[in-house]
Amino acid sequence: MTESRPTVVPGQRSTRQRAAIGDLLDQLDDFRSAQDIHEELRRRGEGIGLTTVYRTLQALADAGEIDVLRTSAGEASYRRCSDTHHHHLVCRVCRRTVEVEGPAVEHWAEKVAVEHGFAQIDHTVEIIGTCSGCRS
Amino acid sequence: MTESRPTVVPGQRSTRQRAAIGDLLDQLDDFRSAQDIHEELRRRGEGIGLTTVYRTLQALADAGEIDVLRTSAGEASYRRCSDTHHHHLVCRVCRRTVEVEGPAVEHWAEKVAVEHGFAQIDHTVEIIGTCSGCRS
DNA sequence: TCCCATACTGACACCGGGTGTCGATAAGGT
DNA sequence: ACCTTATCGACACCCGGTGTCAGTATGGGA
Ligand SMILES: [Mn+2]
Ligand SMILES: [Mn+2]
Ligand SMILES: [Zn+2]
Ligand SMILES: [Zn+2]
Repeated sequence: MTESRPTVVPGQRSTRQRAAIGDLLDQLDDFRSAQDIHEELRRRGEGIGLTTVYRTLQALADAGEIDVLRTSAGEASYRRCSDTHHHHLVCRVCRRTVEVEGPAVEHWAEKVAVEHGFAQIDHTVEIIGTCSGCRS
Repeated sequence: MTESRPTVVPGQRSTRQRAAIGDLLDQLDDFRSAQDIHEELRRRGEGIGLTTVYRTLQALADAGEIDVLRTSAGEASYRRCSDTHHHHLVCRVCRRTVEVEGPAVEHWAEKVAVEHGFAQIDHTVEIIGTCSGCRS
């Protein structure tokens, strides 16, 4: 179902821009918007267009290589995560992110949906709070 | 914590436009965007501006009178729900919505967050699938 | 019933995240 | 090297939503 990280799709070319985005995502640990990432790359001297960043992040998300989260303002943010199914615990102040698992939740969602006659069930679960460091 | 439905806030005036939106929300049973609601009101002959619909829905949401859901496209959609804490099971085709409860999920979210040192914990849980009627 | 301060309305300009276009560029197979 | 074509990125554009502000209407008081 899930494919390993360095997937090489035929017809896909490896460019300097994509490498730069991939490298940056490896270094970051929290969710960042396309503009954040573009800004950071420019700061580091990478010549790259905002459109390219938008498109590349979206492609990575479509390929399942990175996770997408919508901020309350509706802005998309991205993060390189582990391959296994999980959810996120995010600090509303510093955006520190922890991957969490919850088999009980998975089962509950499935059960509730089936009981109501639903199929092809999907779900979103996100926990937001203020981390210990941000409460000083 | 939660206040009952017909809250009268001092300084708040009851207008024809707000009444129309409130009435429509009572009749609808699924999540609708501001533009959906505006369109439906115009179809019914209500003279009302789109800006007013946007603002009123947002105010109702802020007051906790209606629930907000963000579509995958980032668009906000609204629905009048029950007063108790619940989550939603939504059909991705017809948008049919079922309110569901899950005490186990509430506890799990709280526990996981506390274990990682988080406070002021909030969470979002939504289940999406295809309802029986939409599988014919 | 009339008055009036002011909450509300809504047309319009504007904002900002994101997408379509398309000529220029550069992978990478041969 | 050469050539096909995926990719880039400046730019125009889309669209949901917000700020502005002159005009309107509510509702508490006289
Ligand atoms: Mn899950
Ligand atoms: Mn809950
Ligand atoms: Zn924090
Ligand atoms: Zn359905």
